[in-house]
Amino acid sequence: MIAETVLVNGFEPSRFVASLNVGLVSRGISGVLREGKIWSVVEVLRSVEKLGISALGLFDGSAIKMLAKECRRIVDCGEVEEAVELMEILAGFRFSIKKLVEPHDVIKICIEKCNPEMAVRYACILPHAQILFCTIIHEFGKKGDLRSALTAFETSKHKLSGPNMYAYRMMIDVCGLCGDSVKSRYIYEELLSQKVTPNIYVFNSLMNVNAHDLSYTLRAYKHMQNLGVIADMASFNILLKACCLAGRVDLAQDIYREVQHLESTGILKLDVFTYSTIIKVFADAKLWQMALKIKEDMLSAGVTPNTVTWSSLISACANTGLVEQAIQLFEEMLLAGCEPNSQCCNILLHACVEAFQYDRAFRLFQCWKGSGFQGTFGKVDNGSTDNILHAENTYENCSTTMPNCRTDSHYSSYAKKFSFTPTTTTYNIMMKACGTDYYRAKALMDEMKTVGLSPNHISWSILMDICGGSGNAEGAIQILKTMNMAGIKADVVAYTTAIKVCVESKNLKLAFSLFSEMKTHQIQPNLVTYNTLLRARTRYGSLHEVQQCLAIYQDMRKAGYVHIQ
DNA sequence: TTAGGGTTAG
Repeated sequence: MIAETVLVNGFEPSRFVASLNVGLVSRGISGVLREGKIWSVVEVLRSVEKLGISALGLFDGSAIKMLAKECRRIVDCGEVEEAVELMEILAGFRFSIKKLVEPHDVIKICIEKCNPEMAVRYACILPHAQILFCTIIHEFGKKGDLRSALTAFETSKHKLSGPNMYAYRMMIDVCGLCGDSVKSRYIYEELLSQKVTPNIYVFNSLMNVNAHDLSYTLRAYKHMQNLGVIADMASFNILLKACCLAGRVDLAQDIYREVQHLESTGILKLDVFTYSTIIKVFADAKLWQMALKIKEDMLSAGVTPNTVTWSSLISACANTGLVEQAIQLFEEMLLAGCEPNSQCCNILLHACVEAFQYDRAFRLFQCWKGSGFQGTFGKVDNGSTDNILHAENTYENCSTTMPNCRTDSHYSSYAKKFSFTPTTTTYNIMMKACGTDYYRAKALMDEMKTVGLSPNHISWSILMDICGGSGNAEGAIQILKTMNMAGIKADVVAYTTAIKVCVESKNLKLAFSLFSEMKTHQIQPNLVTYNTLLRARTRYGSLHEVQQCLAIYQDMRKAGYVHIQ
């Protein structure tokens, strides 16, 4: 028991070596570990290594288990610096770190504790450190912590011999994720200043993150061509996205023709992203027929539309107010065996709401939820008989649960079930479908909570609008306060809605007070806010009100807006 | 490793 005594009561290398017996020492180490004295063990290991004895050789199976348990305990305590330091030392003793603790757990804790330096230091003792650097940068980005992501990026650069394209690309993506596209440009320029030619992934990420700025994206694309980096399908798809965001149908068409040409020469193969994006270009421009033409193009090219493609096609019709066509496309999607998701269902529901077909929206919603709906079809608000999805094309989930929903055996093979999970957006759309029925909208908001969803600032704005629209201005203002109390910060739309309600109820005093309140909360009014306030100017009675109106005009011009009415 | 679809105010 000499080793145990040595380890517990103090350490003298000469006595230790003289009595060295691996079995005994291992038991001794276990004993010390049991007491949680891991740093004493480290001290012993350092000393024996100095004597030319392998530290690893002193551990038997049970001692290793003890060591792993103690490491785990330190990691669980969240003491990242201690954990990383210990792992570095143990790795130096050639212990398999991966077997002691799950590497991702340590990195996870470093990320939770916002310690990018420690995360990178830890990654360095593991194999595939470069891939882990990217994971660390990405994880910080997902948290919206751009600062830590950048620190991890900078720290990782020192550990690498040359610029790593994976890390650069990831850092650019994270800038986009955190809403700082300008920063992504600096990252890219840093590569250029090192006379490094970025690869296609770096260029694609840069263009994607800056897609909202068409001229920048096009400049990046030109530069990429000048450097001889060959554009791939993703590059073109991103260019199409940039055109879509800028509303540049003409340019998008040029690109579409160009890629079609490249496809005919066998250089590229247009994919489902290409077709879906160009469909969205036309959908946004209300060119639904052009969108449908693209569907034909893709089918003849042998590319199968997916949920996103169908969604874009449906919104092409929805944006033009063509509810019937939208529903027909939805039906066609089901026929093609493509299962709609919540987003796709929301587009259709929204199409109904935009066309004031509230009843139809509710019928679809109830049917998809699979609760007590008496049929998918029936009369819409205007009183005419209307097939939502023609009676024989009904879904099985409706027909099986609802006796009045007829199923035609001819169609039952394709009318398969699809699961429908309403989201907050779904409920928001349905709240809009309540028109001016405040209590119905309020009930939907309560239902939202019971199904585990949280109303967002949009839900509250809609509720406020409905309340005001039903003639209850005071109630609407109360909702603005309630949303703040519920922890949802009122944004420019919420305030503008409240101001609108005040203006409509001729309470100009309150409208002006809300306007100054939003400014004290650092919420910048926009053109809609100004116009809403100024819309009331014909009602200004007192000199004070006219003065306030003039002040609003000045304020608006200072903010760079021009009043158009 | 990259790219696409949904909701609020005048």
